[in-house]
Amino acid sequence: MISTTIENYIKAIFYLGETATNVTVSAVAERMQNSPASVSDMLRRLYEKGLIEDKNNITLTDQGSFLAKQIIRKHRLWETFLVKTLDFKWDEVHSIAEQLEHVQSSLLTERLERFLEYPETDPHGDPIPDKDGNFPNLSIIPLSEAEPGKSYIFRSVATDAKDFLNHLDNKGLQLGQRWVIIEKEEFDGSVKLLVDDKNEVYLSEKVAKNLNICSGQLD
Amino acid sequence: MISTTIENYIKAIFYLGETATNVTVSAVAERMQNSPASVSDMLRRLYEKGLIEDKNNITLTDQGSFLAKQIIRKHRLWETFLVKTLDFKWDEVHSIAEQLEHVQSSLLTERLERFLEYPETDPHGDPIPDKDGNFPNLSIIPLSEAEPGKSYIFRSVATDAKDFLNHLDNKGLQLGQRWVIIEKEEFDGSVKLLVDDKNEVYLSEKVAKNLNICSGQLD
DNA sequence: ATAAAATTTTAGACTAATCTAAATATTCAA
DNA sequence: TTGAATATTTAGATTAGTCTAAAATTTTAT
Ligand SMILES: [Mn+2]
Ligand SMILES: [Mn+2]
Ligand SMILES: [Mn+2]
Ligand SMILES: [Mn+2]
Repeated sequence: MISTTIENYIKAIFYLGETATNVTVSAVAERMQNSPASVSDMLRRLYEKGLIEDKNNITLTDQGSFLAKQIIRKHRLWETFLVKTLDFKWDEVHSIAEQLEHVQSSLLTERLERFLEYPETDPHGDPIPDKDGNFPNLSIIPLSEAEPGKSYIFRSVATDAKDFLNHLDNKGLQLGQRWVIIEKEEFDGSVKLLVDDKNEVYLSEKVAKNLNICSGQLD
Repeated sequence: MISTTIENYIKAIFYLGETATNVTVSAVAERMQNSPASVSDMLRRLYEKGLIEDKNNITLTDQGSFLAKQIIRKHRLWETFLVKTLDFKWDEVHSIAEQLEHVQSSLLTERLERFLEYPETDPHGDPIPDKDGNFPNLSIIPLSEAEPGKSYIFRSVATDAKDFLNHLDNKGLQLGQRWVIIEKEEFDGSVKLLVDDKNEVYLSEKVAKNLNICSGQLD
């Protein structure tokens, strides 16, 4: 009934809806790497299937939103499996999870979740929704909004693009580390950190915007 | 490049090639639950892609055969994972594995195989080929060819259809059991067994043809 | 307020995979 | 060996998903 293609569109619209104020045809086209013409055409089909509210206002219906969260749930559970159980590295799992997220069996998803002992986050620190679509609240902020002098825990990355994750690996940055903000440059947004009381690391604003931290203690 | 649809055709042709002398359009159509017209059309595409030798003689090329074995390998490894790791029952795994077998990542397949500790057979006793496509030799025969009075080990089932597996569950039959052939009726091919020196079980020829045994000792 | 720029939709075409109905080809049996 | 039955292929159509090019609409800037 719902194709893999449609699932990918719904997921794209969900992610865009989280950040952008209003989701546009061209933004979906950009994200899906398709032409705006194809997207326009697809939106008609999504509307006919009751997955988006309206053709002008690209917003997911409850049904569409639930579907998106199920796919994200599967994606993140599989990523966790790949890293925790099969010893993949965090930069290797995204494209495989893109395939596994479309496997349809709610029993499989629940058994996988149980096997992994109900993880709250995936290898990139992203929250894993439960089977009703509820996300755990992680109260994170982007590093770019951190206050100088304060101490934080590195919680998640905003994207799991391979080259970005490799860049973090090269800088020695890992989820769970304690980061003290040494200084923040106003004119370019760059940040200087002390990582685990040991190494100093400089980060550009571009990177800092994609790193999420929380002020709490380690788990 | 190679679609899920094509993978399913190649797998069907491989299985038919194992049993039937010559594979026919109508046999493929029957197995795929498609019309002969669709199959005829698809065979042209398979030939163009170098997956079958000829349009008249439906035989897989080396490339096609290797592809088939890779898909079967993945199917059986995933079935093993579902039963051994996620506690599924043997009659629940086939349809999920039908989806998982199309996930493309040879690294994933190898890591899964390693995690499962290089299993030789899947939950239905079917041999799992290695990454080069070589099957372990299990030297099995159908129960219908067993000799009365002799003792065998129940090694595998020839089909993993859910209703067939449920039938076996109801009779208390499980892989690895020792079966002594008490008698074999010539006129209808039915068989009477002593299972693990405890229970007597009667089986029709239809069932006996789909149960595979070997004469060796337990592993 | 209007023209230019950007965005979106429509029109028309293509591919993969399927179907039914009709035409062909092959096999089998009298 | 020849007509009937069976099997296969072709013809023509359909659906999902994509494209480019052109038309229409909306936004932005002068
Ligand atoms: Mn991912
Ligand atoms: Mn992730
Ligand atoms: Mn199976
Ligand atoms: Mn099996």
